[in-house]
Amino acid sequence: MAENEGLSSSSATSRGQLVRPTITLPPRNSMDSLFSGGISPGPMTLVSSFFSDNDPDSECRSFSQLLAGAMTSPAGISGVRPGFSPPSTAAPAMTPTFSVPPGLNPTNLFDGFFSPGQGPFGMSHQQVLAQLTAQASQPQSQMHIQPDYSSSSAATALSMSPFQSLTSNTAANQQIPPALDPNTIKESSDVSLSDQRSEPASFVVDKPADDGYNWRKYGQKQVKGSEYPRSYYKCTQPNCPVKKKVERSLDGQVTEIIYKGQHNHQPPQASKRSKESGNPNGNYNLQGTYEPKEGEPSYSLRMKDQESSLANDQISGSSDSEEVGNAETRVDGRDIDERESKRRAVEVQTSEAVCSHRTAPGPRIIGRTTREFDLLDDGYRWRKYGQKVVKGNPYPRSYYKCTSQGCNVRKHVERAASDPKAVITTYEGKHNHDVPAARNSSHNTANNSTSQLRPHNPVFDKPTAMRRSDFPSNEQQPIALLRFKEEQIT
DNA sequence: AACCTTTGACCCGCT
DNA sequence: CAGCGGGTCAAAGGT
Repeated sequence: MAENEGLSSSSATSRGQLVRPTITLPPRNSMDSLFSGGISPGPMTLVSSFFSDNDPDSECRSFSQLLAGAMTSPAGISGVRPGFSPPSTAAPAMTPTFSVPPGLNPTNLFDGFFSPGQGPFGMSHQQVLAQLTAQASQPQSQMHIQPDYSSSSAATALSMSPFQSLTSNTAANQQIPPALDPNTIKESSDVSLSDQRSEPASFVVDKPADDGYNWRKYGQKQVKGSEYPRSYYKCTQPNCPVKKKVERSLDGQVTEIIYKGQHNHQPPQASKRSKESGNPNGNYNLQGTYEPKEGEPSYSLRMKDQESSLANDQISGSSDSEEVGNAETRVDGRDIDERESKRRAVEVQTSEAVCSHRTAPGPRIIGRTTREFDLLDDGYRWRKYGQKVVKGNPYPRSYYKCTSQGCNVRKHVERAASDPKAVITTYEGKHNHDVPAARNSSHNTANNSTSQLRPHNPVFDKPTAMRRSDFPSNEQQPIALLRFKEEQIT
């Protein structure tokens, strides 16, 4: 049946073409708020730049708070999509149902972010991905509430669809700054984030579909290999092929959302808002409606508790190379499998932070980047302590420890089986020291994205960013895993 | 009445 | 070819 062709991981591949994420970023002036010091902003810089120190109230924030920040932060919102109604014209349908920070509906956020319907809004999923990536990282340290964003407020964020809130103020044809190589970004949409609070990231949602579109649930299955039931939704718009799968834990936490297809209509709520607002920029797209693309990639977002051994292993920080390897094999192996099967998978892993360095605070980072260049030179000094060949990947994965005394940061470097030039680096832990001076000046290049992930990014590494009197040192906190998955179209 | 969710059954691709 | 498992259908019930 044709309808079945939609969601299977393999069905999206029929065009022999790898869909590359394209990220459109605000012009330089808009990016200035993100990038300081003239550093060529790579994607990690993009992320880490959000960890700025402007907010005196910045604390170790939870991932939910982080998301809340993404919702409310105009800085993060800055210019990705034009034509959005101002916050005051927000969608009335947005009903925050989350138990975490007031005003945040992560599911909405992510639904909005990843709804394939965003296509006609002039913002690709990849762009949204990049935005979310950046957004998500920001509240890690603080939220930027720009004063000129007068309508910006928690209430505003509440009433705005996440997509709106994250993409308003966008110029239509803004281009990526030269230093922000799209080819880099496309390979590096992974960001590692730390969750600094003691509570697990909890996204209890009433509806996973409040992303501006209307959805009808048409099925639910208990998927083998997952403890979470999977729900199937269809867009209720007639003839709209878009579907989404939502996995959630038994307690209602959304663990993964996968969109499939592309809306061939405007979001009902958005259209309504647009008309009501009378905003000349209220067009939700640049071309009006659009033709759904065959083989539209699907995107998923995953927020996973740290039942995974990887999380435990990483957090324990006590695993030897073999243990790490095993853990990584289990989790990364899955990822690798997905990359192999879908060729395009990026992850953002966030963890509850382990605050072991209050005086030199930095987030615990468990992240991953993929680059077509060497990542080893990220400013820190590493000692290789292990290497392992993973099944399905002809290239060995290497394990490195930071050579700084007392620093337990590790990184795992592997080459993607599908693309030997693509390096996947997974960071674990956070540095308790600054970048070795000798190398500090040489890694601020656009090509060195790893440094951008580094907790001690000059922008990021601010005492206020992580200071928190009740900073937990709970190593058993869940890890939230965000996965943005783009399937290959082959 | 319309629309939604629930849920067991069914379809179908894969192994 | 059979079993498995993901995805969908569709009836029943709820709002």
